[in-house]
Amino acid sequence: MYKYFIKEDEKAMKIKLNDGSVKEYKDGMTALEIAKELNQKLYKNAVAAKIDGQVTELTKTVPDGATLEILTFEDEEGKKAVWHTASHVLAQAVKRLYPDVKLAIGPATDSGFYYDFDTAEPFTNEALAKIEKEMKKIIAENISLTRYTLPRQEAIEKMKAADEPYKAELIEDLPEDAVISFYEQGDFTDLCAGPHLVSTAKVKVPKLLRTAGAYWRGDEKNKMLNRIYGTAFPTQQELDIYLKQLKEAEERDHNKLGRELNYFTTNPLVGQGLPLLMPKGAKTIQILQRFVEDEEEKRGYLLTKTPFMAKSDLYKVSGHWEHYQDGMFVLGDEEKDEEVLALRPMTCPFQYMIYNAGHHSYKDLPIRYGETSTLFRNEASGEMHGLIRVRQFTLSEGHIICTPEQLEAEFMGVLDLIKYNMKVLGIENDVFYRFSKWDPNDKDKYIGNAEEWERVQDAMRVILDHAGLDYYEKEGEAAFYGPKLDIQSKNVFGKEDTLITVQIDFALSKQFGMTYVDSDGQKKSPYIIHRSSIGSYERTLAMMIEKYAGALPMWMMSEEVRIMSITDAAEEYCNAFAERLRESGIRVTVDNRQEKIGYKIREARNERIAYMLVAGASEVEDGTFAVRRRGEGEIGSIASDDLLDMIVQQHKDRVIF
RNA sequence: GCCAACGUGGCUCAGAUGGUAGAGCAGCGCAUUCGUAAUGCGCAGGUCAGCGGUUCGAAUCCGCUCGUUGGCUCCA
Repeated sequence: MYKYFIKEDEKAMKIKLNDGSVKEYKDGMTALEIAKELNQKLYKNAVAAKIDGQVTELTKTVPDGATLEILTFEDEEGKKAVWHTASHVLAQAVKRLYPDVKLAIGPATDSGFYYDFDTAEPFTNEALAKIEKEMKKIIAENISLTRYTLPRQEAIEKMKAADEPYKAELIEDLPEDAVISFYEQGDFTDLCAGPHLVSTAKVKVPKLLRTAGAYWRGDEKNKMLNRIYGTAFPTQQELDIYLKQLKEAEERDHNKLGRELNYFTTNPLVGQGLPLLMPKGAKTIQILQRFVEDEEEKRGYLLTKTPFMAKSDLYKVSGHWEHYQDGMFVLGDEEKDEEVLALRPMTCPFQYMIYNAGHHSYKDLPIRYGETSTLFRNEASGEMHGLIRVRQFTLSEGHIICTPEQLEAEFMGVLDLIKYNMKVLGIENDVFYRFSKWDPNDKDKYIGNAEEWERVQDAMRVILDHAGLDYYEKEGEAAFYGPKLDIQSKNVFGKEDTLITVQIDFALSKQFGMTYVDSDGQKKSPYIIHRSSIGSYERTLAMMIEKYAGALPMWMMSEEVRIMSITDAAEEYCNAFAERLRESGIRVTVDNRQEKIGYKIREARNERIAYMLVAGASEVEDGTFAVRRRGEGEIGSIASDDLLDMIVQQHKDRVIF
């Protein structure tokens, strides 16, 4: 049906579209022209094209036989094209207002874009508003973007002539044979690989969000540049929805909610990154800890309890002294001839010393040591964040010492435990898996040689594949002593953190000379799996608060049930039922204060209590309670015997509602 | 550590251009025994994060320190 477009004497080409259909077009048409033929709405919303799987601009000519996909803002890659162009509009606006500013880089991100500038003065909020206004002007000007390429040397000359040293440096670092492309939009040109929109008008509604400092090329030795973050949407309405979502997400911020709900507090006299867990927070953590310790015991873990500190000599053997000293709190000054101790940042060396306290046969293996271990890490002052990034935290840390033959089965056992724990917490679908490898270009950061690293990483990859995990690999994220499987989660701001980690340690065991006697009578080095089975308890609590917006699963709350009397006459009745609940292991309090029932309920609701039981004269008479359940409101009158069963059952089943 | 913003009673916030602090909630007291998101009245509570400076005078201006928050990973 599209053949009408092709005249008799014109050459035709066949294009496969993303809906799978194959259609014929005039040879030499661009993606944009095809979109116009295809569908008016698509044409209007088109932002970029994907030709044979390669994202590119709409003005690109589609070759015969190609697969073509027209991208809109709905597509992830379409969004990126919009945001990337928005970053150019931002740079153009800044250049117009502040001609002396030097440009660094400006990519799209997962939720918008940023651009790094070298400026004499940081941008103020007023400047930001002014820049945003200029951006809107540029968008209204409907400037078209054109791509052109230059030979390497010419490109460098051009950037030097334009007094853009950062751009020149970028080109110099590109490979010799790289195509150097530029995008021009009116009075502004930027070095860029693209792809971009056809016109600034398609950026539609931009919004600048905040400024931040960022080192040139992410290296703290380099100059700090001024970064502007922003985003853009096709309509004001969509932008408003996004901003509202951002605000709502921040309402769940554990750092706000956790303080409001009295889970934790901080105090300047105590120090940064040292949160104080209040009774509610401490209780929840105790519940989680008991759950994990019991579960590990069932799975054959042996409990250890090791010191919080050790002589520097221990860390010299383990390699921490060389590779991790910046992260440790060191006590005592060697210069003054004092004994030098350091607080432990990890438990490994301690549990290894327990293993080394005796001789081991292959028949003893695997040995699984577990410890609820408090660790100390001297994080940089700007890194601390609520309960997520702290200087002292407690972890269920364990080490499994096994033979090479047992490694895979033990690793699977660890994964099984972790998955079980995550399921109980209700977070199994909120995490993703990262295979963290060493960085072969930065060997000094690690113990061991390249061959060992590659061998262990290959072994780990095989296990991960056997486990059927959907993971991604990342270089430079390994521990200094071995590769890791990191289980990652994101907080309300979208920031990623490691919740749980499983590592294969091949280096430390060797440092400590750990051995076992095999069936052939030979001493051999065991394999060690280093793992946590739940995140640090502080971090896990933070995640629970954010995931459930403070309404934690009932079984992990310090107060599951609150009973409220309407008049003094119901006091005894309420107390008696509370006692019955307590005998069944339910954490319950009674509110017999002389307040109106509406007031008591409001307070209990604000505290996210799971069950609110109300009793007045009629309930006392009937032997019932008027029951209110979190998130559901009043669910009716229930006889106290039935109510007891119901609550106990939910507590035991760890029902999440 | 670096960049930026912020720091007023337990909490949430008001206090233009400098003249020596104000509200609501929470707390305490009294009264109220009350039916599902705030009963009324009263009282008390702050060296305005800390230190130093400018000034006749600083919560307000400047500097330093401490703390809180966001960013410093997304590669032209």
